[in-house]
Amino acid sequence: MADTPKSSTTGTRLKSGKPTLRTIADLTGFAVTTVSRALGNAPQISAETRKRVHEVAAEIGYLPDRAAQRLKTGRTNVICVLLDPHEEILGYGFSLMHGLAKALQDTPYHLIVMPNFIDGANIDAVRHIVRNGMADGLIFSRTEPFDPRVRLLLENGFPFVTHGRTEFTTPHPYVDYDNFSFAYEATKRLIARGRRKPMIILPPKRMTFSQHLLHGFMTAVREAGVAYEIPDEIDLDCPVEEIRDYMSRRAGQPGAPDGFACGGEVSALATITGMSDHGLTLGLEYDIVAKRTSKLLSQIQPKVETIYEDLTDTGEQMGRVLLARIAGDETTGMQVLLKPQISFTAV
Amino acid sequence: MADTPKSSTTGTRLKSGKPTLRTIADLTGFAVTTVSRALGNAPQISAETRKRVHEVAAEIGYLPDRAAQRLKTGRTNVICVLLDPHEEILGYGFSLMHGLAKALQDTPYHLIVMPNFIDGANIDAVRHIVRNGMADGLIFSRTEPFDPRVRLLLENGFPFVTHGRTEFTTPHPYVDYDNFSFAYEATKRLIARGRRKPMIILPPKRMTFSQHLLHGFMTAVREAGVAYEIPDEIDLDCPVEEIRDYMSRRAGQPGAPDGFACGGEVSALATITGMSDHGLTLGLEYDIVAKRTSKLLSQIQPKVETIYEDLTDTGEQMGRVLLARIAGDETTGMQVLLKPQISFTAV
DNA sequence: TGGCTCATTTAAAACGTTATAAACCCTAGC
DNA sequence: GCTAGGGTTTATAACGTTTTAAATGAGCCA
Repeated sequence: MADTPKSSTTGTRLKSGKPTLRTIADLTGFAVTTVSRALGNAPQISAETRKRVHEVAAEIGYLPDRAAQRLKTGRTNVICVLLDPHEEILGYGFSLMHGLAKALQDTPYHLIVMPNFIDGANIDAVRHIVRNGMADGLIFSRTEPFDPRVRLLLENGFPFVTHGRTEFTTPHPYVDYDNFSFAYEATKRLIARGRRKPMIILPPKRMTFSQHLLHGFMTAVREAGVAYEIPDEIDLDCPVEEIRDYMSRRAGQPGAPDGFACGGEVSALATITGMSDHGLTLGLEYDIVAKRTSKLLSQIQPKVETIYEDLTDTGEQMGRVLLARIAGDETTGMQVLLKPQISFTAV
Repeated sequence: MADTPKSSTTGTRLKSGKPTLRTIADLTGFAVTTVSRALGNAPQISAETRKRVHEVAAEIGYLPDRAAQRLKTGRTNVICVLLDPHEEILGYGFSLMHGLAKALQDTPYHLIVMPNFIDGANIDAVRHIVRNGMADGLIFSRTEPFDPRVRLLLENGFPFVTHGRTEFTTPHPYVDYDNFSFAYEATKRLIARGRRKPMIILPPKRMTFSQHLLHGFMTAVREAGVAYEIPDEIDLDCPVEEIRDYMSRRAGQPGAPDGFACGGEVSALATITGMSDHGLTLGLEYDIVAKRTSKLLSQIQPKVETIYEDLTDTGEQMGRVLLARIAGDETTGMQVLLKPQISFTAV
């Protein structure tokens, strides 16, 4: 029974617009509620009803109206990524998104990107998103030890995952790269190659991972008892020209560093260029160990030793964690620390 | 009159949840309809009503519910960007998005990104978006002369802008870089520097801009009457190692090219690396003119001559055109061709 | 005063979905 | 044969907005 299309019992509506629950209801003879339940795999629906509804839905290519679902349930099915202007460099943001999109494949979630132009102003974006319920979850990076964004989100119980740690006593989900180990190993490597005055080029100090890098660097130089240097005029966020100019200036002065731990590929390039202004050659007068996140450094001469950070994987992990978090899971692997593979690929 | 908050005339609802039209209605004493009209700046509302409603709305921080608006109007306020896997390189996608976001600032539109992993499969994504009304407008690149995506969108009257041209007789909105001029000028430059066998490294042939580049290159070599070479085993989409290997192989053979017009920075790097395998030095045995879209090439030694393509500007223009298109404007600057600045910055 | 227009404001319906609660049917139990 | 109850299904009411059509009231002219 209820198998022949009842054309217009509940409402005349076969105008072949976008198919809706009502379309399926009319086609199968069931009520809209039943159809909704059948598609949502609710428990109280009989197996054959469920089957029939799914068949018809597939046949007419029904897709639920996101706006209606959202209005009714309050859930948006949107994951929002906050991007800083500095994340453009070498496709950082893109790699992360690539990984995220992978994790979100075959879920109802969409990825929406909110670029941010004013540095550090994205606390406002966070507030806006939380307050207006613009997304079900949030992703961002460049965390600081006492990050106001994290505080705000924790207070509101809003699901999020950061790339990078904070120092809040309330734990929160994050995925981070072990920058301590990176800096430690990179510096040890420089020293092992005979360098006696390493320098590290850091991100702006306010960010947590800058501290981690510094800590790793300091641990290595102290263990070895060598001299060291930390530039205070430049950081990884500086325009590349500034880094190059600084390196060039410093290389011309007495007691210049002879080994460089670079947190990014671009700063490594800038270092090479700056040093070459004084005829200094990589591998002869100085060495570099850099963090690698793209294929780029492998293409220049001379070869640079690197340690890899897989940002696509990072993004994927973040997506996984966020989905679990949104689903209400409070426990499973909410804090991920990705260990560097120490292999010094000098491709 | 109607100034004191009528607490529960129409419905008891001051539970201080998210403010809605109803909240403002209750607060001002107007009907929901009136409030909606006042905020939407409809013509038939008296000036003082409009003013009062706006005041209260601002005071309680009212923001319209996107889902409800979308459900009612059918408009999504979403612009969707399709990203190809190859667009990761050097932040192509990011720069474009950056520009787009600039253009979309202070509009109700959001930017949503749909990354695409299977090469060329994003016709399905387009179909999905059109069919399900997932966005109000679409942005994509890597167009082909008879691009099925463009055909589909034109047929459905769906607003879109491409980065790159097609060859459809029905014109459609695009923003493109004049790749003919780029290749022509780059090749002329190589010849002017005394090179007698230029090579051009092209994107995959199926894409329109590959043809433009080829055409520019061929025009220059024919005008000068010099020999030339076009590699058929590699293109700009190849992994960088392949390009390098190819260059290395070719450099070792007789009659190797002595000038390279590179459509991208990475291929320029790969060329330098490949040539150096045979002890050949840029500027001595051979020259390169490359298209520059980032700050990257300026950081390597030796310096490479480049012609700049501003992708952020491209994105901004695309956003501008798309907004006009969505607004129903059929005419204004729907086809933008950005001319290269010929200045050969060898930074 | 009655009828007309014009300027405002309003009530009611709709968009497509889900949640709540009520209805239905069949079988089992007394 | 009537009631109870489980397994299904359904009607109805929301969610917050915009749209359509109707209502209100003031001003104007006859």
